[in-house]
Amino acid sequence: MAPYSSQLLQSFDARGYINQCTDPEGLDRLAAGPEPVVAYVGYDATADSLHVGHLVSIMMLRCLQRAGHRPIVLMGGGTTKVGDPSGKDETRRLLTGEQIAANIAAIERTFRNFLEFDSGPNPALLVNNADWLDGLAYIPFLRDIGRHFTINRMLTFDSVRMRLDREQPLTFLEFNYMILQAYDFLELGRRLGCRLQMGGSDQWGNIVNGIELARRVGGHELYGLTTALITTASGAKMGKTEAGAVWLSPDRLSPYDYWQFWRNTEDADVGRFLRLFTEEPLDEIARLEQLGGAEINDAKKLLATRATALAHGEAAAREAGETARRTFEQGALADGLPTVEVPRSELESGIPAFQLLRRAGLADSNGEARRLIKGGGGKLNDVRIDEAETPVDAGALNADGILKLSAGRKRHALVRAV
RNA sequence: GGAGGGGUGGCCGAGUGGUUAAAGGCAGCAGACUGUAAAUCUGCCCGCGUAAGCGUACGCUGGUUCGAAUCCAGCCCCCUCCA
Repeated sequence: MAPYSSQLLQSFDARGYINQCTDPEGLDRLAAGPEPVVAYVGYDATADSLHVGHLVSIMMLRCLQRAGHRPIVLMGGGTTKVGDPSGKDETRRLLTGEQIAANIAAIERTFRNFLEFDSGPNPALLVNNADWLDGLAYIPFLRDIGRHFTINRMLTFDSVRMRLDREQPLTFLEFNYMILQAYDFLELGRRLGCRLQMGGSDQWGNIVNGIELARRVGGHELYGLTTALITTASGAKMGKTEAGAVWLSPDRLSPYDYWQFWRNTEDADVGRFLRLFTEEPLDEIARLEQLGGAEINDAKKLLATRATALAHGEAAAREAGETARRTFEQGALADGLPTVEVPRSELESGIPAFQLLRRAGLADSNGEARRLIKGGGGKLNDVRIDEAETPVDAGALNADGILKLSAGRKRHALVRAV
C-alpha cells in the first residue's frame, strides 16, 4: 500500500479499516486538501440497536471527525421500507413507519456516544433518507435515475445473484434497493457536499453504483471505501455471544456483558481489535500484543474497558471492569451483575434450583436449566448444584439478601430478595 | 400453458408406512484441560413433567390406515426444461 499523504487515510490504514477504495490516490488528495471531507455511512433501521458488526464503520466516522472532517450518519428511514437484499436469504418482514421511527431514535442515542453532533468546527450530522425518498414521484424518478441503470448489470450484483443462485425469491421491491442507495449518495452530494461513502465490504457494489450514477448525471467525483468483514482469528463471524448478537444499546446488552464480550477476545485478535475498536496509541498496542501467556489478559482488559467506554461511557466501563474483577479474580459476589428480584416469601418456602436458574435468565426453559445442572454447570454461591429439584431457600441469601447463581464459569446472575 | 424436480428441527442435510422427537454435519450450551483465550476430548441440544408420560413438530388442508415425515387428493410456494 502506497504511503498516504493525508492524515485521514494514514489513520485509516494504520488502524486496519481499509478493505477496498475506489480511488485511493484521488481520495488521498481530497483529504489532504484544505476543505474538510464530508463522508457518510448508511445504516438501516431494522432494529432498535446496532451491533458490533456495525462498529468498524462507526469507528471510521469517529476517526474521520477527529481528523477534522465531517461525518454524516445516514439513517435509512426510507430504504428500510424497501429492505436490503444483501446477505439475506429471505425477504425481511416489512416494518411500519412507527417502528422505523422508534428504531432511528434509539440508534441515534448510540451515535451520540461516538460522535460529536452539537459543537466543534465539524459537527456530525444525522440525516434520514426518508426525507427525500418518501416524496419521490415514480415516473420522473424512473426517467431521471432509472435510465442510468441496466437490468443486465443489476443482475450481476452479488446481492441479486445470490438470491437467484440459491433459488430464493427476490421481490421487485428489494430489487430497487440498490438504485435507492445509489440515489442517496447522489442526493447527499447535492445537499451536503458529501464526497465519500464508507461501509462494509458487502456494500461495495451499492457504493460503486452511487459513484457511477453521479458521474452520469454530471456531479462531483465521488469516492467509496469499504471495510473488511471482521472475523475472529478462528474464522467465526464476529459479534455473537452465548446470548446472541452483541448489541451496542445498553437496553439490549448491558455494559457489563459488553465488557465481557471484549474480555473474551481470542489471543490472536487482541492487537487487531485494539487497533480497530479503541484509540490506544499504535505503539502501545504493538507492545501489548507482544505479551504472551497469561499477561495477554491485561491487554484484553484494556481492550474491554476502552471499547466499553466508547459505547457506554467511562463510568460504565470502569464499573463493568470492577464487577468483573471482583467476580472473576476474587470470586466475590459483586454488584453490577445481572440481577433479578424475587419475593422473599417465595424464597422462604424454597424454590427448586432449576426454576430459579431460569428466572435469573441463565436458562431459557426449565428443561435447559435441568440439563445445565445435570451437566454440572449450575452453581449456587459458587457451589455446584447437584440436584435440579433441590430447593433454594432464604438460607442461601447473604446479609444483604442476595444470592449468586452461575451457569458455567462465565455467566453469573444475582437474585435479590424483596 | 406442458413435463419433471423439490419444500424436514436455528442452518445444512439424511430419511419412502411402525424400532422416528426424526441419522449426520454446522452453530449453540455445559464439563475436563487452561489464562474468563485457542485447540482438543466428553456430555447436552423442541416444550411441560422428579419420572412414567403428555403436548407439539417434517409447506397447508383433508383422506387412507390399528399406525404417516413417509401412501392418496386438493391447494400454496420454489427450481429446471419446453412453449
